[in-house]
Amino acid sequence: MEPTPLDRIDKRILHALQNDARSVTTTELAADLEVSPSTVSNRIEHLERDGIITGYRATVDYEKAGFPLQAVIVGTASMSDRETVAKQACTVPNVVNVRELMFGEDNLLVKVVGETSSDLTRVAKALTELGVTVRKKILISDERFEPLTAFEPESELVIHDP
Amino acid sequence: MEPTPLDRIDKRILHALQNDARSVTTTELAADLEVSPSTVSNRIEHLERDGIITGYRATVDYEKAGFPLQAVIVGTASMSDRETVAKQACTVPNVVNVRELMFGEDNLLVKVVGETSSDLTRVAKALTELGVTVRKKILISDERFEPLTAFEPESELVIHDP
DNA sequence: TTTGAAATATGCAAAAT
DNA sequence: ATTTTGCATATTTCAAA
Repeated sequence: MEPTPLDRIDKRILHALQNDARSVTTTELAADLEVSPSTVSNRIEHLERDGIITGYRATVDYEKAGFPLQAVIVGTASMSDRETVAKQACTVPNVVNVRELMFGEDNLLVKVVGETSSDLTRVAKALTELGVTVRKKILISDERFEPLTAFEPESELVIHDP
Repeated sequence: MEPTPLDRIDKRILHALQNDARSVTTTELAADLEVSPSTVSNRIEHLERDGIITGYRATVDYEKAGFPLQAVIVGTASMSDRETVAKQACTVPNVVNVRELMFGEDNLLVKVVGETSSDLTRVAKALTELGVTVRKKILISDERFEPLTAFEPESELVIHDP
């Protein structure tokens, strides 16, 4: 469902909100884009209604927040209840998010944070009880760089390049 | 660096802002927590200054935004310039974020979105030119469930459980 | 950490393009 | 249909305590 393809204003709004969804005010955005504040809020409402913007989240440095261990658990659930399992996995304490893999041997990617390694093994055990075959545990860095080039106004040409 | 361990108020603020960083107002939060609005903004400022909150981002449904393909590219850069390469990788169009893996054969995880598969191969080529050995390309679902149990007030006991 | 006042931002309705 | 304008309301900010 793509009711309306995104125009330049939409893309610039998306780009701005991906970089700063809280401190940036509608008024500032409006000034940048040289439109009225209500135009900006109308556009944002549309993007939300169309499901293009799904939410606004604070990004947390888990290490500094007291969870020095971050890991991705790679696992497999039977195709039939993969989605159910994914949802249940989300409710396991210390699980941060879950993704489904579309191809390959494994089909679940579970991000976990913990204070100690026992947190990670406890999550792994809980996943096993949900019917997930745990394949690998991979420690990852908490740091991540989010360039968010997709909606950069300048990158438009490159993105649509064949 | 953990100047002050997080107390109950901090955790509840983090939990709230992870679920909704834009529509929720300081005033509402204050009412929920039964403290004054300025206490809430003071706490938030602290969390930001201490680097626990690193930013606020709009979450985008890339599929609906015109990028039906989402993938993770798993690759390896030499340990010496892995961090430099990670930063450069972020500037490649269509790259959404980059993570470093701490152990294992591979050490980079690059998330990419694209309109067509040629976008993905272009990114893979660009990464190769940066010195990354591309190991796998894994298509992933756009959907993800973010339960964010880590800061749920109720989960406190479980989290600290050995 | 709270209180209260000033400045600013948002939301809504009506009007205009 | 979308954008703008203007006003009433709500919120954040900053001072001082």
